[in-house]
Amino acid sequence: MVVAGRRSDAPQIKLDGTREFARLSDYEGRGVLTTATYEARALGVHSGMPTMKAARFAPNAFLLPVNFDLYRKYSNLFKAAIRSVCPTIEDVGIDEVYADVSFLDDESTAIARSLKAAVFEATKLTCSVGIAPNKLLAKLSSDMQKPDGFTILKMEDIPSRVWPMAVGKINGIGPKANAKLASLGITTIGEIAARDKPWLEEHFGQRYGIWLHQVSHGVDDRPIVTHSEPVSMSRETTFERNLHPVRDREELGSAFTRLCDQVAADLQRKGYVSRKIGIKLRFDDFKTVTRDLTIEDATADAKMIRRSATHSLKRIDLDKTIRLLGVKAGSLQRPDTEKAGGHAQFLLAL
DNA sequence: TCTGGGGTCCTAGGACCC
DNA sequence: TCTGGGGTCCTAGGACCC
Repeated sequence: MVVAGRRSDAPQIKLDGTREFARLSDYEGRGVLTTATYEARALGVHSGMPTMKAARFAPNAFLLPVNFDLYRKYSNLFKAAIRSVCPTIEDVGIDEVYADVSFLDDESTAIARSLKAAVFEATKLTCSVGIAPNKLLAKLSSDMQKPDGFTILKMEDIPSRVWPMAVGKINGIGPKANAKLASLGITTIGEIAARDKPWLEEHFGQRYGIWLHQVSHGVDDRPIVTHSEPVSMSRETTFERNLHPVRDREELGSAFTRLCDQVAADLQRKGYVSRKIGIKLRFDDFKTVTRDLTIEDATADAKMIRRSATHSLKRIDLDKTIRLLGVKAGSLQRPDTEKAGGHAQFLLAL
C-alpha cells in the first residue's frame, strides 16, 4: 500500500458498505509518494518517488490519499505519550521528537521500553527509539532498527557501528553533499573521519568542513530546543497542467487569490503578522524563482498580502508556462509586540 | 519516470550607516 | 586621490529536513 495524492482520491464506498481502494496504476496526475508500506518498498518504491514512476514498480499497490488531519491527531497522541515519560522534548515534524532522557535514573533499555509502551498504548502504533549521547547519534541509532526497534549507541561504538554507514545517513548530508563526497571517493562516515580537518575545509568550506569533521566523529553539542517561534508561513500549489501566463490568466489569478487567502487565514489563526511577503514560481522547465518584499506595516490581511505579492509577481519575466505558484509570509511578529505608533522616540548622542 | 508541500538555515552581494 | 572597518537589513537562491 502507498499513500499519495489528494483527499479527493479517497476510496469509494460501495453500496454494501465495503470500501473500494484505487490501485497505484489508476493514478493520474502529478505528485510524489508520501509514504509506502514495507511490502511496497520491497518492490522498489519509496517516499518522495514520483507517483507515476512508482506505478511502474508496484502497479497493484493499494492507493490511499493523504489525510493530514488524521496524522496530526495521532501525532498529538504520540507526543503526549512521550511527554508522559519525559517532558523535555523537541518537535521534529509530525512523526519525530528528540527527548532529553538524561535525567531519568533508569537503564537505557528500560527507558526505551517505557517510551515504546507509552506510544503503543496511546496510539496502537509501533515506533523506533534510539538512545545515544547526543541528537546526531540518537537520530542515527533510531534509524538502525526500523520499524519497531530500539538501539542504544555509545561513543565507543562509533568505529564499529557508525563508521561503516553511508554518509547520507547523517542528518545534514543530502543528495548534493553525498554526490560531492562520492566524487572524492568517500562513501562511508568512516572515510570522512579518516580525513583531517584542513582537507575537509579545503573541499567543503570552513563551516561545512568543520561540521563534517565533527559529525564523522560523533560530536554534536546542539541542545534540545523545547520551544521555537515560526519564521515563515506559506502555501503553494502545483497545477494539474502547466498554466500559460496569458491564456490561463484567470485560473492563475484565482489560484493566486486563494493562496493569499490561505496564508492570511493561517497567520490569523496562529496569531501572527508578517513584514515580508514573497512569491514562488516554478516553470515548466522546473526552474524556480522567488521574489519577496519587506513592507512597512506588518499584516495578516489577505488583500494587503495579495497587493504586496502582486508587486513581486510583476518583477518576474513570465516567458514560460507555470507549474507551481506559492505565496509566503516571512518576518513574523506577534501583533502585540508590534511597535505601536505614537510612542516618543529618543536619540542620545555625544 | 518527470519530479508535493511545508518548513529551517546558510550564503553572498549590495545598500546603507557610523 | 585610489580610497578602512565594523555593523545591519534586504533580497535571491539553494541545501536540507519531514
